[in-house]
Amino acid sequence: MIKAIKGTRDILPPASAVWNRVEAVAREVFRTFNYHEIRTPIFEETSLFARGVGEDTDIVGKEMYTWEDRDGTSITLRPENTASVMRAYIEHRLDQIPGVKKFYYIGPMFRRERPQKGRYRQFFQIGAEAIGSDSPIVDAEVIEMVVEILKGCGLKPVPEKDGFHLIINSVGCPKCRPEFMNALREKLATLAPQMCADCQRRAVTNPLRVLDCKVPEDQVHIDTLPSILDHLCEECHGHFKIVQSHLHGRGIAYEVRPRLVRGLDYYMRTTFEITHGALGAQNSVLGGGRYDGLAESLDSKVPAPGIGFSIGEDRLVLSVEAMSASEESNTVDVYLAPMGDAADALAGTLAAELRSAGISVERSVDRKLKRALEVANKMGARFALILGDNEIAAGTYLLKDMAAGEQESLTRDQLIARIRKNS
RNA sequence: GCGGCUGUAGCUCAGCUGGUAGUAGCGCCAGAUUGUGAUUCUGGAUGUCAUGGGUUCAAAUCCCAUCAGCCGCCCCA
Repeated sequence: MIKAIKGTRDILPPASAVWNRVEAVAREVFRTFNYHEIRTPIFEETSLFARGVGEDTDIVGKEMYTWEDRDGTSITLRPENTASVMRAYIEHRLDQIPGVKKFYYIGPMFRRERPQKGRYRQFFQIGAEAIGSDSPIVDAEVIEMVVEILKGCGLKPVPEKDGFHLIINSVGCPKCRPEFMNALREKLATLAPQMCADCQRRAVTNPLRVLDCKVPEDQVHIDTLPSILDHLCEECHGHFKIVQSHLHGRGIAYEVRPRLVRGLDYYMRTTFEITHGALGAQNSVLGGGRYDGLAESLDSKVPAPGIGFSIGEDRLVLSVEAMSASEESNTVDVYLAPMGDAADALAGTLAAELRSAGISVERSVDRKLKRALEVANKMGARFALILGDNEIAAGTYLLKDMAAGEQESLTRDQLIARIRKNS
């Protein structure tokens, strides 16, 4: 049997309805913030991601789907979408659009990682980018927007149990971060030998990751490490304070966590992340941050400061499902049960009429009424519409309310009104 | 890429220390006379016991490998 390849999966009904709902909520929130959809190709030249995301990141080093095209070009399935959006921005001179340029996207990304719950090789992201301003007010608004999406999906903004938790930080800029990194390395040189094996390795390969260590014994040491917030330059410090004051102004709860580090090279200043309790080890639903230097690293002649986020849609759907165990199962309004040739002929036009009135209809192809009602019941249809020789002779329609078990004989004119009445 | 656990009907599983699968539950299909579902009764279908090797007279059951899923690590949404 041919099966879906490792790390990919089919999204079947009724779960697909949750996906649609989540996407509909996101699109509506984007609309109210005046973000517009951008669709970029699913694969790009490898160098785009290598330069955008960072040569030394794990994503580029070992997690991309890359192959050589027939003409020798190295092609990669997009592992994330920010670099592509920025490429499109530069290529089409979108900087010419007045004001802050606001885009959103929904689509699949690809990463060759070991699959587990909430982590797939083809995964979906809902994301947005605001390009063209380095104002901290934009940062706050982007965060506000993402919080609105989660709330719209039914998640609660409280850290406990089924709520979500917003964490923010500033990772500084090319001016002040090197200073912090030096301080961190210096301290780690003496401290690392007392820490776990992973940290000893990280101290050399990726010092920022030490801050994220989860080993309990290491926490005392981590607490003595320098904080990025103490090393921010004046501009970065001011930027971060304004972001926070605007979040306060919008009544958005958050936690400042200096240890929040991001894996992608292009982030600077504001970074943020939201976690959700229902997710286990992969508890991060979304992440984002500012990337003021990205455009230049992609050869843009004009600066294009920006900030964006991406929601792990697979994980958001998991959270939403965990919240609302039994969502209202969307089912057909009317299950049409024709009996006999005359009824079969009439059923087609009747179904079409109901559908054009916005009523969902499925017609039975089973001649037995008993069977038709059985199926209607199992599908959870709201009504069964019985149509046989008796009805045709009398010019009436027998409408049965499946939940109540009652049925009434109606004229064609009464039908639609009656079906709509208790919807 | 690394480590741990798991893999029996569509789903949830039983199958003890090897003798070649279960009247199991749910679901599905059919019937209990001719146009009425949800309860009930009766009957039925479905598995190369994940795949490939090995040990054995004999393996779903032991061993190895592969694949897939889950959990964790790395990293990250």
